[in-house]
Amino acid sequence: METLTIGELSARSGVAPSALRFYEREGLIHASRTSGNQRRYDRAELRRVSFIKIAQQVGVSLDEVREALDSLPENRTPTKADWSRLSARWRYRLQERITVLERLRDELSGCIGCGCLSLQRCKLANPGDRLAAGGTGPQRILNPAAS
Amino acid sequence: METLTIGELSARSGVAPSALRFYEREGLIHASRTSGNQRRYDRAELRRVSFIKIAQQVGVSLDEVREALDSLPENRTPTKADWSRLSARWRYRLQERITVLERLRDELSGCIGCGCLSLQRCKLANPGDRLAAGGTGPQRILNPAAS
DNA sequence: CTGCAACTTGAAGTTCACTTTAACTCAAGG
DNA sequence: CCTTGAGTTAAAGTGAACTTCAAGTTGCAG
Repeated sequence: METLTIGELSARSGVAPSALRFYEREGLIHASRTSGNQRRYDRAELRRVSFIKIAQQVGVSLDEVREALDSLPENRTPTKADWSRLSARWRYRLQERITVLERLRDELSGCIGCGCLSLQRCKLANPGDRLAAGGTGPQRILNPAAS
Repeated sequence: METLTIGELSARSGVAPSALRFYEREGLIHASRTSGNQRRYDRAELRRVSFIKIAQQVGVSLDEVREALDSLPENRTPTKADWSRLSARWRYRLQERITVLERLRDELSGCIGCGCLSLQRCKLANPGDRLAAGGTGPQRILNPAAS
């Protein structure tokens, strides 16, 4: 078994077939076809799917994942070093998020004592020191469970 | 100036007027009306909006925010103790998220060395110990910037 | 009293990451 | 050969959290 069907890749990766097809439409993964037009995945695709899953957990959008994956060499199967390089970038992102959330936690702890929540006085709701990079609008940081 | 117009509340809270109207439709905040049908906000609403903003940063959905706000006393203006009680719940949630992300970071650090990303072997992409509470599907954890 | 910024509404649009549906074809065991 | 589970497609739907639009009204400074 050199290649995987979509069902096999789905079972091994824990990603639904519909999501795998979606990823292919979005150019994140690739598949060859049988004579009957069914997808056959190279084993290396498993690692790509894996990378996508991790990136999701880190909080990276699929757009950014595509960008990262596009930076992989096209002429050869990516090496461990290639994957390490990309993962290192995510680790940095992840650390940034953690730092932001820790600051928020510490400030929230301070505010719990006073119960203020005053937009004028409370750093929390009015982060002049910009907790997140996103600027003005409200920021959705965590989506607890994909519906 | 006892009350605020929607523009004033927007300016003071940093939340767009359209979002404030949306929150009202969703039952998160309340406004009285002038004879000409324009909204006038009690100053206490500022604190509600503040609470919503913080909850967003913590990663709480509006549904849960509404639930929390509904637990506030209806017959009187909430006290600092009321707000403290609610905030304490968020702090706990926040700590949970941080713990999850820290574990992810540490595991990612371990994997960067080996570059494996193998679904069979790597805890990261195949969390039998369920990194997140959400079950099977991929989890979108962080949304870096509201588009 | 006029002009204009700020307000009002409901409905439709947006983004992300998928899932669902319908109608169909393929692959393989009995 | 036939059945059945697994695969195929395009298009539409989902849900969260809003925003945008169009068409109209209000409030207040001058």
